[in-house]
Amino acid sequence: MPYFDFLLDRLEDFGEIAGCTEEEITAIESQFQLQLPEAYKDFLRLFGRESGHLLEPYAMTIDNLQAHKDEVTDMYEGTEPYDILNFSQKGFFFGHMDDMLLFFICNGDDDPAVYLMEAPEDINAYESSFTRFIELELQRDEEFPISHFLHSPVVFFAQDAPSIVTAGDFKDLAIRARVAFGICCLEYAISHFQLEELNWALILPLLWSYTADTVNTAIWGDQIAERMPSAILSDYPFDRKDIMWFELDTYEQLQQLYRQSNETVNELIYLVFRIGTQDLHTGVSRHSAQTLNYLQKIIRLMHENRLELPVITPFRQYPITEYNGWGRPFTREDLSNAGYKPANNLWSTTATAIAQQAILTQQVIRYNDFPAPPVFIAGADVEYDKYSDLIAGAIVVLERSTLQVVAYATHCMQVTFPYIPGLFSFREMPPLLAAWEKLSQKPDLIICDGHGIAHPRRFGLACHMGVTLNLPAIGCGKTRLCGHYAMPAGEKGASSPLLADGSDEVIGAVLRSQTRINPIFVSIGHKIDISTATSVVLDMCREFRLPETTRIADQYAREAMEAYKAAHDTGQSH
DNA sequence: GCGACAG
DNA sequence: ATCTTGTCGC
Repeated sequence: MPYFDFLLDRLEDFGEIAGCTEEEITAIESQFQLQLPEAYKDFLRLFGRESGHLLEPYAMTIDNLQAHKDEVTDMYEGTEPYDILNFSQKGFFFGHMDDMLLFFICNGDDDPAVYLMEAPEDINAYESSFTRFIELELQRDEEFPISHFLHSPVVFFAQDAPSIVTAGDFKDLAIRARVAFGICCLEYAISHFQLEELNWALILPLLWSYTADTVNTAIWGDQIAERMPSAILSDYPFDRKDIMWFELDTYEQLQQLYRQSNETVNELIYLVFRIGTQDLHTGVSRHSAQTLNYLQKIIRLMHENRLELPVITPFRQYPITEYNGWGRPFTREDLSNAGYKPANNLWSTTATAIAQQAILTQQVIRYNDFPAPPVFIAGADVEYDKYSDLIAGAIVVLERSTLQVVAYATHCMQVTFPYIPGLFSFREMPPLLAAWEKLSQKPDLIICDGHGIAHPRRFGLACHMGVTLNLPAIGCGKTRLCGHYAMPAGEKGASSPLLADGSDEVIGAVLRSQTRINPIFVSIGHKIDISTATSVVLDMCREFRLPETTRIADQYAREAMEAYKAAHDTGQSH
């Protein structure tokens, strides 16, 4: 191994290592159609399969090579740098760190220079040669050794006296659990500095949404990035073009929050963000040393401020062996049931729900996205019991032209959320989703009794159903929630646009479903445009004001409620 | 501060 | 969503 002789006498420092066979190296060369430089081949012979603690931040084992190639292709294909690297200069992407990719050029040089690519237009020389790169990274690791953190015998948990925990135990936690641990530290810090009175609803629920299953981590990362203290408190004034995910008033509230907060707390927010986004691009490899690195910084920060750490036991429920390292989804409530003691009530249920809407509304698709004219059209409706907290959901699937009932399903349960205008879907979704699970024939499209984007935050029940079920969805409401309109003409089929308050944005259609009968309100739920949605709803309005889907679903929901109550009563009397 | 507010 | 009561037009 002439290129790495200087490493040979300290191989055991790196923990578990394993090299590639010559066959594997040849296979890589033919897979990527490149002649690899000798220095890199030497590296692979020593560390290609498993590189232990050497270069932990970089994910440089051969299993990651295709992922790196795919990522570069996804992001940069068609750009000039990509074409040059790919075709004429034979760029080879051998590792990544954060969002940056490392590559060299296979131009016959046996120990080529290493480059760092952050964006197509942002490529920089990193080290003069591959061996120099390894050498310098080793020095950096000695200054800031993750491996020491991992194997440290130091006991960190004053609060957790009965079960002694070492820092190394964090490596068995899933990424979701690490993010959650970081947020818990943040909550403890807020409480310690007596900052509970500030408006934490602006950031905490959004942070917590990471651990729940409905979240798209890439969108989470984008949203949190825009809410970073460093971004909000920077000298650049608010610019609508740079901010996709909130309005000016939210920006001003965030500014207030971070100004009244302190540096430690703001730094903790940043570190949680880093843990959550670290493995976004290439997945969780081994124990994800870089997220541990940030966790280590959090722990250090907590110690410097003499803050107690959360007990680690509840987090152990979510090991890194599940869900490819991300861990099984869970909520803050799950943690507190398992022993996490939240500092205080830092935000309300409604703030959490609104934060969820802010995330999910970005996933709504406002154009037609279904293969053929929909044949099986579903209706959904929910029935309430006046005398109890029972709620019954029904979904019915109709054949479009004959209106024959192809399938239906119902579910009766206790209500889980109060009626709050604007948060309606959180009340009606649970029984509807439960009914959906029981449905034998899934529809092409669903019409919901409530609004879609005709909603203050553009995320009504129909959007929530559509996005959650990944199904084209239409909102069809009986009364207005928001927006303004001119009365449509009196004849069946006439319609007028529903316009957003304070703008000309079209958020729905006011549709005369029967001649001289009060109009109904149609809006986009998901994967459909407003004109298609309007014509589908009109087609389902045969003799009555409401579409048959809604009417029949209503009937089944009422039936289900009666049946459930009857069964419950006889059960009690015996 | 007040009104409006899907089911 | 739920309830009750009354009125209008067919």
